[in-house]
Amino acid sequence: MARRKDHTREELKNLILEMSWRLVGKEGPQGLTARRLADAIGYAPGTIYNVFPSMDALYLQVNARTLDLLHGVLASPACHDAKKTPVQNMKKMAQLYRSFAQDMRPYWLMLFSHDLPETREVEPWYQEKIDRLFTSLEILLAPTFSGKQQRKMKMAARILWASTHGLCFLEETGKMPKLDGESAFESMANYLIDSFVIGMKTAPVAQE
Amino acid sequence: MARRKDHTREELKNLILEMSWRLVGKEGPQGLTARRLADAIGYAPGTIYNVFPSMDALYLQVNARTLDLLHGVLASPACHDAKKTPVQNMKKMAQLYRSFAQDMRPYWLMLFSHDLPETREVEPWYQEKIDRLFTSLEILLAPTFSGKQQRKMKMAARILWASTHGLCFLEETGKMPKLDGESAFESMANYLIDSFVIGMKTAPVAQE
DNA sequence: CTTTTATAATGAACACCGTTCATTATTTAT
DNA sequence: ATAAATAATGAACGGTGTTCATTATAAAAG
Repeated sequence: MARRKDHTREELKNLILEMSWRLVGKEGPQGLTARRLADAIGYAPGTIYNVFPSMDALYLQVNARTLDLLHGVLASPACHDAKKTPVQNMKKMAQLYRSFAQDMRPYWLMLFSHDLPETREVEPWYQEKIDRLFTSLEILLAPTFSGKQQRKMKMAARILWASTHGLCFLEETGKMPKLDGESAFESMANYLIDSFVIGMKTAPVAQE
Repeated sequence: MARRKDHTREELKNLILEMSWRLVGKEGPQGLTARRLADAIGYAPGTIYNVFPSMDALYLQVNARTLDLLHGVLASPACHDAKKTPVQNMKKMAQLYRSFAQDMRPYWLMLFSHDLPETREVEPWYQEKIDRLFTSLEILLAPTFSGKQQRKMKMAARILWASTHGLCFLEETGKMPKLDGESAFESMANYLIDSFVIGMKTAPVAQE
């Protein structure tokens, strides 16, 4: 059987990616295996390797899609409201990130599952998708810093991003001690942003 | 063959754990498999299951050991120097965390690899080991807050912890855009701590 | 000093996994 | 109608965690 042409190469690629997405959503990253995937699309396992070089490459494509969705959320007007203060927008952005993590849990967790080939270098196109996310935050911080403080602004953006992610990640994976009965992400994120923004202008930054 | 008594049950348990530790250190979490482990200690794979209920349980024990080591570092006098300011000690603690992450990379990464049975609840004894880490930071923050601000202090500790971890994690896993050529963890951690400490007293905190 | 009982250790077997590649079936070109 | 090209296959390889009837040994009983 060859060139069944049920699907063109491109169609097949999309089909595989779409089914991968569904499998991860339903059963988590563990649910995405070559055999299950082949079964679900009505092809043999080997066929997948005619389209993707490895399952890892496919995982990466799923992650890429997740990053695109996340970027869509963080670049949305919901947290770039000109009528609101930068701090308000930042708080909103933190909430959006947290909501994304909860709503898209298996996809979001997959972004940080690091059992992959270990130390492999991230490819530029993938790094670009990551960098975009930080840009969304830099846009909110830019007005607060002068032109000569670009480096400081970029550092602030990285710090706020990493901090928000840290809060979200530790909480979502049960690695944060409970404070009261409930999750306190929102109040902690708000406290973080308020505090950091107050201090970030007067605090010094080490020279490059 | 039974009751070879080469080792008592306890000895065998220690032997397995010790060898697991070495395997993870040498080849990462992937290197710790039932067969390799059995081979390394001179027993059959089935024997491991007479001592540990599953490989996951063993992974958890390795993580427990890592957490103990980390606690030893963060509770050390190096970052609890009475002659230094709380901020200085906090900065030192952040550096110690980062050094730990680098020096014990495979163990440290394993703490956050979340391919485990997914949503399994963390057992209390394990949660306790996590909570201890936060306590080390609370000790540094305590003098800065009044008795009535205990909740606020605990929130500040969780925020600073999560933020530092976030910085470290994103950087170590290549998910942080490069700022200059080099890693900027130290200067970012310092900037974070300086800024947050400046603002954390005046910034409001949502009521419970 | 047997003989029985209890049990520690085994390792083949099961159902999975990612991946390879010679083979096959089908389409396209001659 | 034949030949060349190629899409799809699926058995096979070497791995994984886990189970459990079997076996070999140590302890207890006779």
